Amino acid sequence: MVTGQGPASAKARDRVTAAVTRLGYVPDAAARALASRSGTRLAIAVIGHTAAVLDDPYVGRVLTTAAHIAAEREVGVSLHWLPLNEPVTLAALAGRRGLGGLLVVNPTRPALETVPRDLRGRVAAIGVGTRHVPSFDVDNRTGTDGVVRHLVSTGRRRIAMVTGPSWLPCGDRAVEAYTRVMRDIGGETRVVPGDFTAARGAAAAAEIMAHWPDTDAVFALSDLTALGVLDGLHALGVDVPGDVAVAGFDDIAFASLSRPALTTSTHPVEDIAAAAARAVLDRGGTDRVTFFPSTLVVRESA
Amino acid sequence: MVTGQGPASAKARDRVTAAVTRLGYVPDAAARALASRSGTRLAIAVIGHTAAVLDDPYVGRVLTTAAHIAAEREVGVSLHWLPLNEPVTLAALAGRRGLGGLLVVNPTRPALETVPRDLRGRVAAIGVGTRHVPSFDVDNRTGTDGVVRHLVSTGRRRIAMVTGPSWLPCGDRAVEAYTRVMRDIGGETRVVPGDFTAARGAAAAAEIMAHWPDTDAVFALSDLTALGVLDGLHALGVDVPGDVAVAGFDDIAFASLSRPALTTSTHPVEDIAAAAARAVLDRGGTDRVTFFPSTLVVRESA
DNA sequence: CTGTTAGCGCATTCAC
DNA sequence: GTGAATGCGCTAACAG
Repeated sequence: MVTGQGPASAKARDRVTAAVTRLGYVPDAAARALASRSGTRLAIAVIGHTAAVLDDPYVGRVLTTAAHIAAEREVGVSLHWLPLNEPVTLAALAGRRGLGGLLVVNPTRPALETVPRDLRGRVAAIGVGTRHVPSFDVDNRTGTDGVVRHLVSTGRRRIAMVTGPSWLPCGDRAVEAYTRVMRDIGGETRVVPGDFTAARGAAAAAEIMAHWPDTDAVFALSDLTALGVLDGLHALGVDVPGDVAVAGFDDIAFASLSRPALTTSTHPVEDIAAAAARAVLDRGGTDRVTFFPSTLVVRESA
Repeated sequence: MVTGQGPASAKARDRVTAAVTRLGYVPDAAARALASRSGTRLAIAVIGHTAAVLDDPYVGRVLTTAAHIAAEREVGVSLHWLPLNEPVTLAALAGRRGLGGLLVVNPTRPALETVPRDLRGRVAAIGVGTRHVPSFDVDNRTGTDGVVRHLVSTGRRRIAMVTGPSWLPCGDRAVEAYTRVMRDIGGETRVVPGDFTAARGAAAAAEIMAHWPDTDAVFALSDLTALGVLDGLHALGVDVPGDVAVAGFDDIAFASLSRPALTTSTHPVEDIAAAAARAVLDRGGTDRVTFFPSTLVVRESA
């Protein structure tokens, strides 16, 4: 048993180990996959309306991390788009032999229900999970709480929020956190739907200022959207942060390069993806749900 | 021959094809890889000083595209960092079984020389190539020419250039193009080394204005660096594009979100990566070198 | 040109 | 506890 798994005496194991290192033996992933029917690929499935979700930099970061971790174990990674309203596709994907594990990005619960039984223990969700699929996600509840309380602490009271896509359940916790803070300070909730794009952010900014002209802060659940808000506000002649403060979420590389530099909250995408990839690759029993902390980064915009 | 490659009569082939679709037969990638010793992974090796090169968004885009293309062929992708000064690592990488193909990103010629003979025909370079490794790259010669001539056409004459890392040979063509235009207009060449990062761009801006205070335009061979230049110039109190015009290269998503919005030249990374991935995955005879066009995008900064 | 056979390098399953 | 068969699903090298 080269795997170190099987039954063997300590002596025998040592001898094998010695031989392995001496001869520079490297197991053949293909042969192992064939014999054990364990698969040779880690599939990464991203749920979204269109295949364009694959081009999101966020997906790139997840993929980069997963591909790096997978490389150490001699397995490859493949990328798939899962149309939002056709969860069947996931079953089809899982049906292929050669699938060693599955990472679902931006999952919905119905979609997760369609993962076949025989894949259990080899699936992880980056986002919400289910009883059978462990979840790895950023703690956007406390992250959002931190951002909104920062806005409050700097004197803002009429705070609007631009959310993520409505079908994405992992954004709910953030909306709840925002709502709670607003209730605590006795303020009105001003929620506008977003979709994580910059274009939507610019449009949302216009909508917000039209509906609630006295708004003094905007929090977007995505830096990209927040940058769009910055743009939209600029077009409206609104000064940031003088008239309106703007905060985002993710702390992407460009958050520090915008003008004004964006106040935001971190999103440890690499840590999350690494943990999820390791969970399915190493089959270690994992917690049902693992949250990764998000911390406030104060810059100029709020 | 399920592959459709082998010798067979037309009738027989049709019968097989019919049976294949009727039974929903799907070939097992692992078994095929084992029997044909063809490998099951497409490795993507990125050359750079530190492992941090893997975090570059550019790598993410290459990886995303490759993983998507690979997925259609039931192969996975793995990501590897190749230390700049240890080309031996490439040979070690290639030694692993299970390697179906190799994509080298940001290659140097010496590194490419170390790819083993038996990998020939299954390697492609995103950047410069060699006699045995086909090259897929953006045509940054004409791209640069376009940008610099645009600067000239808008009245700029004292134009500085921030290059890429000096060890990266694919940047040479851009420097040549810049040099040629400057010679044509009888201007002085003002070349400052860069490394594709924003931080370096800010520093380069300061250096340029210190050495050549009358500079009226800066061209950076990377949008990220150009954004850094924008930042550095802003810190110096220099107005863009009033005092100094700034142009980048790549047309990344954030180029349109900076203030002022960045004038740049496109870099079809996805097209390039797709072509390279297909070349190694499909083993089709490829041209020695394929250039992908870059086109000028005029925004506000120049 | 066709049908047949022998491995590819492992994990698994039995006898011992 | 150990060692020797068997076969995973396919390709390649044969013989017909």
